[in-house]
Amino acid sequence: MSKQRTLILDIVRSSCTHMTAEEIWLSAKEKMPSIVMATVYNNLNALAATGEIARIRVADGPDHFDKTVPPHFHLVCDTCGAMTDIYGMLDPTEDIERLAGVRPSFVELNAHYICSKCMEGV
Amino acid sequence: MSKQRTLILDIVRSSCTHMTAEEIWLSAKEKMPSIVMATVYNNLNALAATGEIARIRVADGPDHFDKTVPPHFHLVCDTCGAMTDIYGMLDPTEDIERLAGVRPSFVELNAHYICSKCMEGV
DNA sequence: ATTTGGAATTAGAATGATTCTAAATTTAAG
DNA sequence: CTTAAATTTAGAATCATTCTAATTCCAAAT
Repeated sequence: MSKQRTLILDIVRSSCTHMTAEEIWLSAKEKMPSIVMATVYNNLNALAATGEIARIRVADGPDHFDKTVPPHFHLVCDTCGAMTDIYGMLDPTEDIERLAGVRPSFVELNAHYICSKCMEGV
Repeated sequence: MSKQRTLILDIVRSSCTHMTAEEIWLSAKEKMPSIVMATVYNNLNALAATGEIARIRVADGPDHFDKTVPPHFHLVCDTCGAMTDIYGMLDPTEDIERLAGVRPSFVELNAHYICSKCMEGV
């Protein structure tokens, strides 16, 4: 495991937010100024492929990366793009399997809103 | 309402699939060869803003446009990108409002899978 | 019928997120 | 230590979409 991959995994693991590749890159550059965006993407892809981290795709915005792997759902602010977890939602996979006759490999569920920070700051 | 907008609305309305902007453009060019991609986007945006058509955003793929406006959810093939409707799903908006304490402006729910066509055609 | 102002269209450049390519460097194995 | 395989780097390329600026269209008012 390269120094770069270790650093990137560490950044995702120690973050309490859902960071974008760019945020991860900016953070990585503090420790390793020569690191390049493509390396961040390579490693995020590799880590997501092995299940060490989770990729959260949002329509109309960059992917976010999360240390919490078990599937859960998100609130996305349409103004600043910030994501927060929704706890306690039932997994709709079963419902979908029953209604549509196919078992999805994963379910993307993002609830869009404007967060209180953006609401105030008009 | 311009000829272009009329044509684009007509294409979306008469399609039985969920077309992408590019598919709509290709179809529009058959009737109006000079039409340009930006015009398609302008008009799709305008029609979606007034609610005459619905925009379906999918993470990691182009937007699709749909004549059916009331919110419903989709199955997305991760190989070819084709979308189909899921009928009968309960709207999770209320659940989310209760669990997260905010009312989302809309909920994006896409169930990802590999469609039978792509499954066979290996 | 002509002028005029605003809306829509066009062409193409620009953007943002991500992937790709090819060359150089690092890491791990033998 | 040598070599092969994996990873990194730099930067070009890609895709979906938006933006800009110039032009054209259309409808209402002369």
